[in-house]
Amino acid sequence: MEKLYSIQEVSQILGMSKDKLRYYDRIGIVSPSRKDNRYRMYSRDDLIDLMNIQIMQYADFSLNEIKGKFGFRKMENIDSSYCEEVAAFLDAKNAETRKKINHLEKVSRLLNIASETLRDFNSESDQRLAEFVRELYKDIHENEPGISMEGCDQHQG
Amino acid sequence: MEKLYSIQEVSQILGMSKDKLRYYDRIGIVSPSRKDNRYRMYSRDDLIDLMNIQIMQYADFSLNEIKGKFGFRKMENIDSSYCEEVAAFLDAKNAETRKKINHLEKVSRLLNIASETLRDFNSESDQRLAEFVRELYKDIHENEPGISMEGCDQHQG
DNA sequence: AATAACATTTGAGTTGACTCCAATGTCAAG
DNA sequence: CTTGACATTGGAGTCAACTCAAATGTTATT
Repeated sequence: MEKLYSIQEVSQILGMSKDKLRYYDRIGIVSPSRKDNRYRMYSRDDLIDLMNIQIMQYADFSLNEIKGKFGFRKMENIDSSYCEEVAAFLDAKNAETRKKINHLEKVSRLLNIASETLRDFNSESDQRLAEFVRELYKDIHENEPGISMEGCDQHQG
Repeated sequence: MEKLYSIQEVSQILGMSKDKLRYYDRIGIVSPSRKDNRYRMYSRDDLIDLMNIQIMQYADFSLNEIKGKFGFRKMENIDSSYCEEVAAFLDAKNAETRKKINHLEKVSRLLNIASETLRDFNSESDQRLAEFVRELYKDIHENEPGISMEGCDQHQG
């Protein structure tokens, strides 16, 4: 007979607010069983689900994705085609993640150049900045067609 | 006498919705002058402001940050101490950005290991995953004190 | 003068993941 | 039997950055 946890205990153990736990119950993401008095009681498996959810959120999955793609704990029937499906999903997420990293790397370079230019103004760094900004601008509008810049490429400030 | 642009023109040139432009006006971030009929007319400088805003948004600045920290175009009086202030702000943002990149790099590794483990299960990759997850878990709770795991470190799924 | 294609304003709705509140129920200790 | 610390629910509020809708005004063309 395994130990069951009150909402307060779970909150302390996992560092999630009680409201958050109730919210997860409400939206059906982790719904613990109840005592006679309707108090929630979390099983060890519920805790594990919650920890997995924390990890998935760390990995930028939305609650909807988590809810949709991952039936935790029903892993007795691990179908290898289902495994492949989930793996493909993870790969897609990873591709997305690499894109974000790429984006942020550019941002970091931009901030570097900009602060350098501000600190020690000279035409070389200014030009570097301007060019980089132009490149970013292309990036920003990469999938929008029919945008003409008509001589607006001077920058300032 | 410089050319002025209607809201529709600006929308097309810069690829921003008219509603967005009106919204920016509303919150006082770019407020163009008006014709007699109250129609907005954007100057070339307004366009440049808007482009700068696009760049700053690309760089993950909020509209509040943009509004607060950057008085565009009033750069005649570039105070070197103000420059330093802004540069420091950019540096702080950059530090934040590097942190995010760091985070995402971990996420990417996690996704890699997880999908690999799913595709070709073996105790080696499984263990690698478990260890990595444990490490992440530390990461997640790095600044929350007093959380005990009491034997919940087994993972599943 | 009618119509279409613009423009304006105010105010409300959207999204996700919570967070907060008020009213109420349960339970152990003194 | 009252007090305090728990628990429950439903529903509303929060945040940012828009987005949409409705009612209305303006301009150009037929």
